Amino acid sequence: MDRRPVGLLKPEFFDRDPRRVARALLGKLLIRKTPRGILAGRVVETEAYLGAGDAAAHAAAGKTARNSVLFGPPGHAYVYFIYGNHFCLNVSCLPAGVPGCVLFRALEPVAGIEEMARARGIEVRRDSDLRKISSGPGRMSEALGITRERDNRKNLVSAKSDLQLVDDGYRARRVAVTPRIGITKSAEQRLRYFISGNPFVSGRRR
DNA sequence: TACATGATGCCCT
DNA sequence: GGGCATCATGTAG
Repeated sequence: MDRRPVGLLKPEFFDRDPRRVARALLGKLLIRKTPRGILAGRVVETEAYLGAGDAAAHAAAGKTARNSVLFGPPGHAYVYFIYGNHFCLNVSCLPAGVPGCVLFRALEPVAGIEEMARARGIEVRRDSDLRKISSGPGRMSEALGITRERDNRKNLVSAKSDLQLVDDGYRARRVAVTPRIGITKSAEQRLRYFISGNPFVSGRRR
């Protein structure tokens, strides 16, 4: 049976191993509701971060004030500031008490493209490179106006939330799995997932 | 209180 | 392909 549920993801979607969630999130929509309209992007690249045993994960050293969201219930936003410049968006996985998350690395712009480009300081022209809007964790956060103050701890599967994860029926076809980007610890593990061939995946094109 | 460090992106060659 | 801006966080002292 090929069910194609359309609508907000359920909390249970995130109540499992981050590797499965990272794979399953490919093709879903990340939506920001704003007074001026809806911003939306299709998830094309993710990374899984586990708990103890994954030295690259913020949760590896145990619970702190900063990473406490990772130890909370599934489906909530973990936003952190990195390199003095950028915000990164993650979603918590697994039941409360068990840490784990998925990092959103890149989106394919779907709706509100001009608005997102404006947030990125990009002018939309015929020759514009739209990949600069949301190809990369810092870029997509800026495009959607994601900040720690505004979005950390937010429930991403609540009808009342202005930041939501939605299934519109799209199914990712080919998925590639590679080591994660930009980390030094546990760098050998293949925990990065992306839609093969999608031009909005971060990094240089092949 | 100080300091090293990092799930990055931009700009310049 | 490489330098660098820039700062929250955690840990050491």
